[in-house]
Amino acid sequence: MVTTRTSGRGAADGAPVPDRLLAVATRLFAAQGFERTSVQEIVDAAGVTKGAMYHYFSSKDDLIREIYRRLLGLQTRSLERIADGPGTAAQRLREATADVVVSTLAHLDDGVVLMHSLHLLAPHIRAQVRAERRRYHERFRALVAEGQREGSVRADISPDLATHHFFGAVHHLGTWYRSDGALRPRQIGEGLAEMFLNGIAVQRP
Amino acid sequence: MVTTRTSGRGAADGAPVPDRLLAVATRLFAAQGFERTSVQEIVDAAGVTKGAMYHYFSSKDDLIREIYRRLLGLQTRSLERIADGPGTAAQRLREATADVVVSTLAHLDDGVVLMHSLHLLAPHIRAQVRAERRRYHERFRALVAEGQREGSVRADISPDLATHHFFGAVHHLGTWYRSDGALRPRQIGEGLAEMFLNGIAVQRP
Amino acid sequence: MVTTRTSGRGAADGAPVPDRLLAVATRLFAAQGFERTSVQEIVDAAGVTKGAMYHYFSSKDDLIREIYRRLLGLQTRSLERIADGPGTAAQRLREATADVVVSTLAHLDDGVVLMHSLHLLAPHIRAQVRAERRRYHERFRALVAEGQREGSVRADISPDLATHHFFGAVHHLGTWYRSDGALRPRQIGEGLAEMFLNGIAVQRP
Amino acid sequence: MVTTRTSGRGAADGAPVPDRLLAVATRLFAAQGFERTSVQEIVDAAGVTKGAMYHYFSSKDDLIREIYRRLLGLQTRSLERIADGPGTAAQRLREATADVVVSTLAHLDDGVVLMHSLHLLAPHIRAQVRAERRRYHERFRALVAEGQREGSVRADISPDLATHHFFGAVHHLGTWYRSDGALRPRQIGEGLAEMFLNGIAVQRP
DNA sequence: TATGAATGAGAATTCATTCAT
DNA sequence: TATGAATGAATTCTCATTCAT
Repeated sequence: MVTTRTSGRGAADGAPVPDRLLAVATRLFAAQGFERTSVQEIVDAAGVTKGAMYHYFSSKDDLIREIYRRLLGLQTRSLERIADGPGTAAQRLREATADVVVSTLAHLDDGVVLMHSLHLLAPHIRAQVRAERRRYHERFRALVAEGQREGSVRADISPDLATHHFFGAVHHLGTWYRSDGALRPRQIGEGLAEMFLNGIAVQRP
Repeated sequence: MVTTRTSGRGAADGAPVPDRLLAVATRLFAAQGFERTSVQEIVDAAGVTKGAMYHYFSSKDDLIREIYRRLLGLQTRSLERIADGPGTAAQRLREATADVVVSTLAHLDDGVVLMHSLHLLAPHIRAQVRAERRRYHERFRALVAEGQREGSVRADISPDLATHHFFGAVHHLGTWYRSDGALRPRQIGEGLAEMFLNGIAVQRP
Repeated sequence: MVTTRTSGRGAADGAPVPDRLLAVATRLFAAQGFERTSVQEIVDAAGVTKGAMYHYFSSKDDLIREIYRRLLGLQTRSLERIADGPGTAAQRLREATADVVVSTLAHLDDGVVLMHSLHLLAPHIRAQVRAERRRYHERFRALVAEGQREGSVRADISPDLATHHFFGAVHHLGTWYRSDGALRPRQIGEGLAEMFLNGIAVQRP
Repeated sequence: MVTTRTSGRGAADGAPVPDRLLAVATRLFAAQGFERTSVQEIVDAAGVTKGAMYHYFSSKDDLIREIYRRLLGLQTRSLERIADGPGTAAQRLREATADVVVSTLAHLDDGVVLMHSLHLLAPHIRAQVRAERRRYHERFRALVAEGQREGSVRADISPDLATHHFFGAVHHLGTWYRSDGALRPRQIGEGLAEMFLNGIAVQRP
């Protein structure tokens, strides 16, 4: 249902219509919420008509589904690249945590939309998105467990709880991060990684 | 605008109408979201008419505002009781983190509602709620800073970042906690407190 | 249904409750219109409760009916006093026109309310008010006709049309008169009387 | 917001939807008042759905605004055509007064709507309409003043007051005129013009 | 006399979606 | 591919009035 050929009638900018719609929708959903944003607003901001939107997306829900799909795909690939890479579990864990934070900050709007709108979707879509997110969390949890086996992570903590602990901080970023604030994404990533890893690390005697 | 006298006309149960409305609204908002829940649904579930609701609350937003007010008041008082109590900063920090988790789990619906609906409110209400939440976070941050001064908390971490780190985990609870899951609130509270405090603690040699 | 005993609980000022309600209602109806003014607003402004209002007046319509009744009674008595008094028809006509203008300006709010709200009333009430107004116009028309018989008013004009002509100007006063404007009520009364009488007078050779 | 293409789907009659809505709304507003007429009634009578109405008009107020706009435009053009035409001031004044009366009677419903509903509009719209009406009155006032300069109108009357005097009679027409009454519009126009002009004219010796 | 909680019917408006062109 | 008029159902909120106390 989604094509990518560049629109014939060049509107706002040169990007293909579906991409423009997604970008605009992401921005508006993040700013005002999914339900507060009308299809009319989206198409106006994207410089197209409703008919055009319904040509590319089957519904308003479909828009958000696509936003989720892209975000989760991106994050999953990034995590897997690191988690399946070289190094000790502790090293990969540190690299992954910092990377997740930085990449989340780079796509903050998408994350905010997901946080605020997931519960509004039709149940079966919601289930789909949750399943994908679970796979993602699971890969992280496995890394923690690997750390326990290699002796760098405390054996007495629950890998599940540790994963929730970390992703809580990640999902919370959208609530307080300001791009004009004192801390740079890199610093935040390293700061959170340090605290998190310290929190689950075996104490060096 | 809210009185507490028990309704004269026999309604669903004995609680005063405003309380009944708030309880029902909290449950529905948490389950389906604020925007997906109609005023009609709320009053039907509470066994009153729309007119009655608008007699006590000036709008649908007013309902959610009141839910927030009660929740934040509760949490603030609880945190202050502990933070201003006896013991070293490290002891109070541990007690407070575990308590926040347990009390959040005890009012999970309210927290979920706040998380999902805050961004829908009128800007000035949102600002108000955020200000109150900021005071709350600030009290926690001060406790972390106090720990740094007494030497129990690492000097190289940012108390702000640490606070966000912890409250991220707290706000995330509603996403994964199931009352029929493996972990009891107490255990979760202690597990998170352990990880968090370990993460920011000065390493004992 | 309307009593006049002074209210026991002295609210806003000392006037009896029904009078206070009528005064407040007149002011509000004139300012915002009948339908835009809620019963709640009226009772709030009068410093009483809804129950009290419904004790004295059977409905919101009843309030306006009473405003009309008082205004029309006042004007009718005033007109009759002059019309039935001494002097030539021409003298009485001049006196009456000036007096109607002055008295209309003195009760401008009531007149505005009548103008804007008459068409909203239940048909039988409307018919009642119109009948009373017709009697009032009729008395004026008779005076014009008397002028024709005594030779001071042109025979070729329609007394009906002349009456409408004059009362048009009177009803229009509320649209443009400002108490802080350049002209005093007395001057307006005399100006309008002069123009009107000149317009219908037999030309003196 | 208003297009004129004839509706595709077969509706009541052939006129474009916006025109049909305005015609129907004018009739209903005049008969029952603006506030007593629901949007549902209007769209039912026009044979369209509410959605269609809101496609063309942004609100119920917008309907009335458009009715005003059309009426005032019509009357202004008509008055200017005469006032700026040939002839002495006295001649143009007579022609204008008669014409205003006849044209007002030809659009009686619109005038009644304006009289009864202007005070209900949002302040800034009201101000806009009043400004336009003021320009209209001003053109008439200028004509009276011109008559004073040419010596045909008495110097001791206020052109302002004379204008209010005349437009009072005009606005009052809707209150008493019946199309099945004894007087034809032409006769009423001439009768009122005669009285008005006589009232302000310099007496011929 | 007076209170004010509660009713219940109805108001305007919004909006995702469809479909003839 | 794209348009935009039209649908129709749902939504929040208002308000005159009643009635147990």
